[in-house]
Amino acid sequence: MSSPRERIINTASILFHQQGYNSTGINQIISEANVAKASFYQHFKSKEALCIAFLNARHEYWFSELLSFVAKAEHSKAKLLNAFDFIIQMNQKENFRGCSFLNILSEISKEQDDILSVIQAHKNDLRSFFEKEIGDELLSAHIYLLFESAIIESQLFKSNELVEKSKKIIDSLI
Amino acid sequence: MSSPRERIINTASILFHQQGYNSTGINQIISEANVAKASFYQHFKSKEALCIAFLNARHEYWFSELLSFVAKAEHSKAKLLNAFDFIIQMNQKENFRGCSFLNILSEISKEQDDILSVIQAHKNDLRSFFEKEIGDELLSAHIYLLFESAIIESQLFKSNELVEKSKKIIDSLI
DNA sequence: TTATAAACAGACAAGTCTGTCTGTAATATT
DNA sequence: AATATTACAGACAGACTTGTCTGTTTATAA
Repeated sequence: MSSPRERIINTASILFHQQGYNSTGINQIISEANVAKASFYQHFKSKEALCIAFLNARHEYWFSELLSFVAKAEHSKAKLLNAFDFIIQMNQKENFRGCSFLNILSEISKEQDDILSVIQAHKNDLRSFFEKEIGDELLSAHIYLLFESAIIESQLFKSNELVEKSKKIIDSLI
Repeated sequence: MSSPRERIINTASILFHQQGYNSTGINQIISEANVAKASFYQHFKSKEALCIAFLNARHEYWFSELLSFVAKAEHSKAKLLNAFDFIIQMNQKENFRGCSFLNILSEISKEQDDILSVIQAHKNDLRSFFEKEIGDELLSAHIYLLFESAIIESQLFKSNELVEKSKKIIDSLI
Protein backbone atom coordinates (compact mmCIF):
# COMPACT_ATOMS: atom_id res chain seq x y z
CA MET A 1 0.00 0.00 0.00
CA SER A 2 1.12 3.54 -0.70
CA SER A 3 2.37 5.99 1.93
CA PRO A 4 -0.04 8.10 3.99
CA ARG A 5 1.02 11.22 2.16
CA GLU A 6 0.24 9.68 -1.22
CA ARG A 7 -3.07 8.33 0.00
CA ILE A 8 -4.05 11.77 1.28
CA ILE A 9 -3.18 13.51 -1.99
CA ASN A 10 -4.94 10.88 -4.07
CA THR A 11 -8.08 11.01 -1.98
CA ALA A 12 -8.09 14.80 -1.82
CA SER A 13 -7.66 14.94 -5.59
CA ILE A 14 -10.81 12.95 -6.13
CA LEU A 15 -12.85 14.71 -3.46
CA PHE A 16 -11.77 18.27 -4.23
CA HIS A 17 -12.44 17.70 -7.88
CA GLN A 18 -15.79 16.03 -7.32
CA GLN A 19 -17.28 17.98 -4.40
CA GLY A 20 -15.27 21.18 -4.42
CA TYR A 21 -12.68 22.47 -1.99
CA ASN A 22 -14.86 24.07 0.67
CA SER A 23 -17.37 21.25 0.64
CA THR A 24 -14.72 18.66 1.41
CA GLY A 25 -13.63 18.32 5.04
CA ILE A 26 -10.41 16.98 6.47
CA ASN A 27 -12.35 14.31 8.32
CA GLN A 28 -13.73 12.86 5.12
CA ILE A 29 -10.32 12.94 3.49
CA ILE A 30 -8.52 11.10 6.28
CA SER A 31 -11.34 8.63 6.70
CA GLU A 32 -11.39 7.67 3.01
CA ALA A 33 -7.60 7.72 2.81
CA ASN A 34 -7.33 5.50 5.92
CA VAL A 35 -5.01 7.89 7.67
CA ALA A 36 -5.07 9.10 11.27
CA LYS A 37 -5.72 12.75 11.89
CA ALA A 38 -2.41 13.20 13.68
CA SER A 39 -0.67 11.69 10.67
CA PHE A 40 -2.39 14.13 8.39
CA TYR A 41 -1.16 17.13 10.34
CA GLN A 42 2.33 15.66 10.39
CA HIS A 43 2.45 15.89 6.60
CA PHE A 44 0.41 19.04 6.03
CA LYS A 45 0.40 21.97 8.37
CA SER A 46 -3.10 23.01 7.28
CA LYS A 47 -5.88 22.37 4.81
CA GLU A 48 -4.54 25.22 2.71
CA ALA A 49 -1.15 23.47 2.53
CA LEU A 50 -2.91 20.36 1.30
CA CYS A 51 -4.71 22.44 -1.30
CA ILE A 52 -1.42 23.70 -2.68
CA ALA A 53 0.09 20.20 -2.70
CA PHE A 54 -2.99 18.97 -4.52
CA LEU A 55 -2.80 21.71 -7.14
CA ASN A 56 0.88 20.96 -7.75
CA ALA A 57 0.14 17.26 -8.17
CA ARG A 58 -2.78 18.07 -10.44
CA HIS A 59 -0.58 20.34 -12.53
CA GLU A 60 1.96 17.55 -13.06
CA TYR A 61 -0.66 14.99 -13.94
CA TRP A 62 -2.84 17.15 -16.17
CA PHE A 63 0.02 18.63 -18.14
CA SER A 64 1.79 15.37 -18.84
CA GLU A 65 -1.50 13.88 -20.01
CA LEU A 66 -2.07 16.85 -22.29
CA LEU A 67 1.42 16.65 -23.75
CA SER A 68 1.26 12.95 -24.47
CA PHE A 69 -2.20 13.37 -26.01
CA VAL A 70 -0.99 16.18 -28.24
CA ALA A 71 2.17 14.29 -29.19
CA LYS A 72 0.07 11.81 -31.15
CA ALA A 73 -0.22 14.38 -33.93
CA GLU A 74 2.59 15.49 -36.19
CA HIS A 75 1.75 18.95 -37.39
CA SER A 76 0.97 22.05 -35.40
CA LYS A 77 -2.66 22.36 -36.44
CA ALA A 78 -3.44 18.73 -35.67
CA LYS A 79 -1.77 19.11 -32.29
CA LEU A 80 -4.03 22.02 -31.46
CA LEU A 81 -7.14 20.13 -32.47
CA ASN A 82 -5.94 17.24 -30.32
CA ALA A 83 -5.73 19.57 -27.36
CA PHE A 84 -9.47 20.11 -27.68
CA ASP A 85 -10.06 16.39 -28.02
CA PHE A 86 -8.18 16.09 -24.76
CA ILE A 87 -10.88 18.24 -23.14
CA ILE A 88 -13.53 15.88 -24.45
CA GLN A 89 -11.66 12.90 -23.07
CA MET A 90 -11.26 14.52 -19.66
CA ASN A 91 -14.91 15.57 -19.59
CA GLN A 92 -15.93 11.97 -20.02
CA LYS A 93 -13.35 10.70 -17.56
CA GLU A 94 -14.25 13.22 -14.87
CA ASN A 95 -17.95 13.82 -15.44
CA PHE A 96 -17.75 17.37 -16.75
CA ARG A 97 -16.26 18.75 -13.56
CA GLY A 98 -14.27 21.38 -15.43
CA CYS A 99 -10.92 22.79 -14.37
CA SER A 100 -9.72 22.18 -10.81
CA PHE A 101 -7.76 25.40 -10.87
CA LEU A 102 -10.64 27.60 -11.96
CA ASN A 103 -13.02 25.85 -9.59
CA ILE A 104 -10.78 26.61 -6.66
CA LEU A 105 -10.25 30.14 -7.95
CA SER A 106 -13.97 30.71 -7.42
CA GLU A 107 -13.80 29.42 -3.85
CA ILE A 108 -10.83 31.22 -2.37
CA SER A 109 -10.88 34.59 -0.64
CA LYS A 110 -8.74 37.65 -1.26
CA GLU A 111 -6.37 36.62 1.53
CA GLN A 112 -5.28 33.32 -0.01
CA ASP A 113 -2.65 34.61 -2.46
CA ASP A 114 -0.50 31.50 -2.02
CA ILE A 115 -3.19 29.46 -3.71
CA LEU A 116 -3.85 32.14 -6.32
CA SER A 117 -0.19 32.11 -7.34
CA VAL A 118 -0.24 28.38 -8.01
CA ILE A 119 -3.34 28.75 -10.15
CA GLN A 120 -1.81 31.63 -12.11
CA ALA A 121 1.42 29.69 -12.64
CA HIS A 122 -0.53 26.77 -14.06
CA LYS A 123 -2.40 28.96 -16.50
CA ASN A 124 0.76 30.79 -17.52
CA ASP A 125 2.29 27.44 -18.37
CA LEU A 126 -0.71 26.66 -20.51
CA ARG A 127 -0.42 29.99 -22.27
CA SER A 128 3.28 29.28 -22.93
CA PHE A 129 2.36 25.90 -24.36
CA PHE A 130 0.15 27.52 -26.97
CA GLU A 131 2.68 30.25 -27.68
CA LYS A 132 5.41 27.73 -28.37
CA GLU A 133 3.11 25.69 -30.56
CA ILE A 134 1.79 28.63 -32.55
CA GLY A 135 4.40 31.34 -32.50
CA ASP A 136 2.17 34.32 -33.16
CA GLU A 137 1.36 36.17 -29.96
CA LEU A 138 -2.19 37.30 -30.63
CA LEU A 139 -3.21 34.06 -32.29
CA SER A 140 -1.94 31.96 -29.43
CA ALA A 141 -3.83 34.13 -26.94
CA HIS A 142 -6.87 33.61 -29.14
CA ILE A 143 -6.55 29.83 -29.02
CA TYR A 144 -5.84 29.92 -25.30
CA LEU A 145 -9.04 31.88 -24.68
CA LEU A 146 -11.07 29.44 -26.74
CA PHE A 147 -9.49 26.54 -24.89
CA GLU A 148 -10.36 28.01 -21.51
CA SER A 149 -13.97 28.71 -22.38
CA ALA A 150 -14.31 25.30 -24.00
CA ILE A 151 -13.53 23.73 -20.64
CA ILE A 152 -15.85 25.98 -18.68
CA GLU A 153 -18.79 25.80 -21.05
CA SER A 154 -18.67 22.03 -21.11
CA GLN A 155 -18.79 22.04 -17.32
CA LEU A 156 -21.69 24.49 -17.40
CA PHE A 157 -23.82 22.69 -19.98
CA LYS A 158 -22.52 19.19 -19.25
CA SER A 159 -21.92 18.80 -22.96
CA ASN A 160 -19.12 18.83 -25.52
CA GLU A 161 -21.11 20.97 -27.95
CA LEU A 162 -19.00 24.08 -27.57
CA VAL A 163 -15.77 22.09 -27.60
CA GLU A 164 -16.75 20.75 -30.99
CA LYS A 165 -17.66 24.25 -32.13
CA SER A 166 -14.27 25.46 -30.94
CA LYS A 167 -12.61 22.85 -33.12
CA LYS A 168 -14.58 24.10 -36.13
CA ILE A 169 -13.58 27.66 -35.33
CA ILE A 170 -9.92 26.75 -35.11
CA ASP A 171 -10.15 24.75 -38.30
CA SER A 172 -11.31 27.85 -40.13
CA LEU A 173 -8.87 30.05 -38.27
CA ILE A 174 -5.56 28.35 -38.97
CA MET B 1 -35.58 52.17 4.63
CA SER B 2 -36.12 49.28 2.24
CA SER B 3 -38.00 46.10 3.08
CA PRO B 4 -36.30 43.15 4.82
CA ARG B 5 -36.48 41.10 1.65
CA GLU B 6 -34.71 43.79 -0.33
CA ARG B 7 -32.09 44.27 2.35
CA ILE B 8 -31.40 40.54 2.42
CA ILE B 9 -30.99 40.31 -1.36
CA ASN B 10 -28.81 43.39 -1.49
CA THR B 11 -26.55 42.19 1.31
CA ALA B 12 -26.37 38.67 -0.07
CA SER B 13 -25.47 40.07 -3.49
CA ILE B 14 -22.47 41.87 -2.08
CA LEU B 15 -21.33 39.03 0.17
CA PHE B 16 -21.86 36.14 -2.25
CA HIS B 17 -20.04 38.08 -4.91
CA GLN B 18 -17.19 39.12 -2.64
CA GLN B 19 -16.65 36.07 -0.41
CA GLY B 20 -18.31 33.30 -2.39
CA TYR B 21 -21.49 31.36 -1.70
CA ASN B 22 -20.24 28.67 0.67
CA SER B 23 -18.06 31.07 2.63
CA THR B 24 -20.99 33.34 3.41
CA GLY B 25 -23.27 32.28 6.27
CA ILE B 26 -26.87 33.18 6.94
CA ASN B 27 -25.84 34.75 10.23
CA GLN B 28 -23.55 37.23 8.53
CA ILE B 29 -26.19 38.09 5.96
CA ILE B 30 -28.95 38.82 8.47
CA SER B 31 -26.59 40.68 10.76
CA GLU B 32 -25.35 43.01 8.01
CA ALA B 33 -28.83 43.36 6.54
CA ASN B 34 -30.28 44.19 9.98
CA VAL B 35 -32.91 41.50 9.75
CA ALA B 36 -34.01 38.98 12.36
CA LYS B 37 -33.40 35.35 11.66
CA ALA B 38 -37.09 34.50 11.90
CA SER B 39 -37.78 37.19 9.32
CA PHE B 40 -35.24 35.71 7.00
CA TYR B 41 -36.86 32.30 7.05
CA GLN B 42 -40.25 33.90 6.49
CA HIS B 43 -39.04 35.20 3.14
CA PHE B 44 -36.75 32.37 2.09
CA LYS B 45 -37.32 28.76 2.92
CA SER B 46 -33.59 27.94 2.78
CA LYS B 47 -30.18 29.30 1.86
CA GLU B 48 -30.55 27.61 -1.50
CA ALA B 49 -33.78 29.54 -2.12
CA LEU B 50 -31.92 32.75 -1.34
CA CYS B 51 -29.22 31.74 -3.77
CA ILE B 52 -31.75 31.37 -6.56
CA ALA B 53 -33.39 34.69 -5.69
CA PHE B 54 -29.96 36.31 -5.73
CA LEU B 55 -29.09 34.85 -9.13
CA ASN B 56 -32.38 36.05 -10.57
CA ALA B 57 -31.81 39.54 -9.23
CA ARG B 58 -28.25 39.48 -10.53
CA HIS B 59 -29.47 38.39 -13.93
CA GLU B 60 -31.88 41.33 -14.14
CA TYR B 61 -29.30 43.83 -13.01
CA TRP B 62 -26.37 42.58 -15.05
CA PHE B 63 -28.28 42.20 -18.28
CA SER B 64 -29.94 45.60 -18.17
CA GLU B 65 -26.56 47.18 -17.49
CA LEU B 66 -25.06 45.32 -20.44
CA LEU B 67 -27.88 46.33 -22.77
CA SER B 68 -27.73 50.00 -21.87
CA PHE B 69 -23.95 49.94 -22.22
CA VAL B 70 -24.14 48.33 -25.63
CA ALA B 71 -26.94 50.67 -26.76
CA LYS B 72 -24.47 53.57 -26.75
CA ALA B 73 -23.07 52.30 -30.04
CA GLU B 74 -24.87 52.38 -33.37
CA HIS B 75 -23.44 49.61 -35.47
CA SER B 76 -23.18 45.92 -34.72
CA LYS B 77 -19.40 45.78 -34.52
CA ALA B 78 -19.18 48.76 -32.18
CA LYS B 79 -21.85 47.21 -29.98
CA LEU B 80 -19.79 44.04 -29.66
CA LEU B 81 -16.67 45.96 -28.75
CA ASN B 82 -18.72 47.85 -26.18
CA ALA B 83 -19.74 44.56 -24.61
CA PHE B 84 -16.08 43.93 -23.85
CA ASP B 85 -15.66 47.42 -22.48
CA PHE B 86 -18.56 46.56 -20.19
CA ILE B 87 -16.42 43.76 -18.76
CA ILE B 88 -13.65 46.25 -18.07
CA GLN B 89 -16.08 48.56 -16.33
CA MET B 90 -17.47 45.77 -14.18
CA ASN B 91 -13.99 44.52 -13.31
CA GLN B 92 -13.14 47.93 -11.93
CA LYS B 93 -16.48 48.30 -10.17
CA GLU B 94 -16.36 44.87 -8.57
CA ASN B 95 -12.64 44.28 -8.06
CA PHE B 96 -12.14 41.54 -10.63
CA ARG B 97 -14.50 39.12 -8.92
CA GLY B 98 -15.56 37.59 -12.24
CA CYS B 99 -18.96 36.13 -13.01
CA SER B 100 -21.33 35.37 -10.11
CA PHE B 101 -22.93 32.58 -12.08
CA LEU B 102 -19.71 30.78 -12.94
CA ASN B 103 -18.39 31.28 -9.41
CA ILE B 104 -21.43 29.58 -7.94
CA LEU B 105 -21.24 26.90 -10.62
CA SER B 106 -17.88 25.90 -9.15
CA GLU B 107 -19.32 25.66 -5.64
CA ILE B 108 -22.49 23.66 -6.08
CA SER B 109 -22.79 19.89 -5.93
CA LYS B 110 -24.39 17.48 -8.36
CA GLU B 111 -27.62 17.51 -6.38
CA GLN B 112 -28.34 21.21 -6.75
CA ASP B 113 -29.90 21.19 -10.22
CA ASP B 114 -32.28 24.03 -9.35
CA ILE B 115 -29.34 26.37 -9.11
CA LEU B 116 -27.65 24.89 -12.17
CA SER B 117 -30.76 25.58 -14.25
CA VAL B 118 -30.74 29.27 -13.33
CA ILE B 119 -27.08 29.54 -14.29
CA GLN B 120 -27.67 27.79 -17.60
CA ALA B 121 -30.66 30.00 -18.37
CA HIS B 122 -28.56 33.08 -17.78
CA LYS B 123 -25.82 31.92 -20.12
CA ASN B 124 -28.32 30.86 -22.76
CA ASP B 125 -29.73 34.39 -22.68
CA LEU B 126 -26.24 35.72 -23.20
CA ARG B 127 -25.70 33.39 -26.14
CA SER B 128 -28.99 34.56 -27.64
CA PHE B 129 -27.91 38.15 -27.24
CA PHE B 130 -24.83 37.53 -29.37
CA GLU B 131 -26.78 35.49 -31.89
CA LYS B 132 -29.30 38.28 -32.39
CA GLU B 133 -26.55 40.83 -32.70
CA ILE B 134 -24.44 38.83 -35.14
CA GLY B 135 -26.73 36.50 -37.02
CA ASP B 136 -24.18 33.87 -38.01
CA GLU B 137 -24.36 30.86 -35.72
CA LEU B 138 -20.73 29.84 -35.56
CA LEU B 139 -19.43 33.38 -35.37
CA SER B 140 -21.75 34.27 -32.51
CA ALA B 141 -20.63 31.18 -30.61
CA HIS B 142 -17.08 32.30 -31.28
CA ILE B 143 -17.70 35.75 -29.80
CA TYR B 144 -19.58 34.24 -26.86
CA LEU B 145 -16.65 31.97 -26.05
CA LEU B 146 -14.23 34.88 -26.17
CA PHE B 147 -16.55 36.92 -23.98
CA GLU B 148 -16.75 34.18 -21.37
CA SER B 149 -13.01 33.63 -21.18
CA ALA B 150 -12.39 37.38 -21.11
CA ILE B 151 -14.36 37.55 -17.87
CA ILE B 152 -12.68 34.55 -16.31
CA GLU B 153 -9.15 35.43 -17.27
CA SER B 154 -9.50 38.93 -15.89
CA GLN B 155 -10.64 37.41 -12.60
CA LEU B 156 -7.73 34.99 -12.67
CA PHE B 157 -5.00 37.51 -13.45
CA LYS B 158 -6.71 40.53 -11.89
CA SER B 159 -6.05 42.39 -15.11
CA ASN B 160 -7.83 43.56 -18.25
CA GLU B 161 -4.99 42.42 -20.51
CA LEU B 162 -6.89 39.55 -22.11
CA VAL B 163 -10.05 41.62 -22.43
CA GLU B 164 -8.09 44.12 -24.49
CA LYS B 165 -6.62 41.29 -26.54
CA SER B 166 -10.11 39.95 -27.13
CA LYS B 167 -11.13 43.31 -28.51
CA LYS B 168 -8.20 43.21 -30.93
CA ILE B 169 -9.13 39.70 -31.99
CA ILE B 170 -12.72 40.72 -32.66
CA ASP B 171 -11.57 43.79 -34.53
CA SER B 172 -9.65 41.58 -36.93
CA LEU B 173 -12.43 39.00 -37.04
CA ILE B 174 -15.42 41.08 -38.07
C1' DT C 1 -59.25 51.64 19.55
C1' DT C 2 -58.91 47.02 18.78
C1' DA C 3 -57.38 43.18 15.86
C1' DT C 4 -54.13 41.42 12.61
C1' DA C 5 -49.89 41.03 10.51
C1' DA C 6 -45.09 41.55 10.19
C1' DA C 7 -40.55 42.24 12.04
C1' DC C 8 -37.93 42.13 15.97
C1' DA C 9 -34.24 39.66 19.42
C1' DG C 10 -32.02 35.82 20.42
C1' DA C 11 -31.76 31.13 22.60
C1' DC C 12 -31.36 26.56 21.06
C1' DA C 13 -30.67 22.00 18.55
C1' DA C 14 -27.90 19.15 15.95
C1' DG C 15 -24.55 19.04 13.21
C1' DT C 16 -20.34 20.60 10.77
C1' DC C 17 -15.65 22.42 10.59
C1' DT C 18 -10.22 22.77 11.58
C1' DG C 19 -6.69 21.84 14.43
C1' DT C 20 -4.53 19.95 18.99
C1' DC C 21 -3.57 16.53 22.08
C1' DT C 22 -2.84 11.98 24.53
C1' DG C 23 -1.52 7.63 24.31
C1' DT C 24 -0.71 3.12 21.83
C1' DA C 25 0.99 0.11 18.21
C1' DA C 26 3.81 -0.93 14.42
C1' DT C 27 7.96 -0.26 11.81
C1' DA C 28 13.08 1.05 10.98
C1' DT C 29 17.46 1.75 12.29
C1' DT C 30 21.47 1.10 15.01
C1' DA D 1 17.71 -6.68 21.06
C1' DA D 2 17.14 -1.72 22.21
C1' DT D 3 16.11 2.67 20.48
C1' DA D 4 13.96 6.06 17.50
C1' DT D 5 10.66 7.09 14.23
C1' DT D 6 6.29 6.88 12.17
C1' DA D 7 1.48 5.87 12.02
C1' DC D 8 -2.31 4.60 14.47
C1' DA D 9 -7.16 5.65 17.07
C1' DG D 10 -9.91 8.88 18.66
C1' DA D 11 -11.25 12.29 22.29
C1' DC D 12 -11.50 17.12 22.68
C1' DA D 13 -11.74 22.33 22.15
C1' DG D 14 -13.76 26.07 20.12
C1' DA D 15 -15.85 27.99 16.58
C1' DC D 16 -18.71 27.68 12.91
C1' DT D 17 -23.05 26.03 10.10
C1' DT D 18 -28.41 25.94 8.92
C1' DG D 19 -32.76 25.96 10.55
C1' DT D 20 -36.49 26.03 14.46
C1' DC D 21 -38.72 28.03 18.11
C1' DT D 22 -40.50 31.27 21.81
C1' DG D 23 -41.83 35.48 22.91
C1' DT D 24 -41.86 40.68 22.34
C1' DT D 25 -42.45 44.86 19.83
C1' DT D 26 -43.83 47.61 16.07
C1' DA D 27 -46.73 48.83 12.25
C1' DT D 28 -50.86 48.44 9.55
C1' DA D 29 -55.98 47.96 8.88
C1' DA D 30 -60.78 47.53 10.36
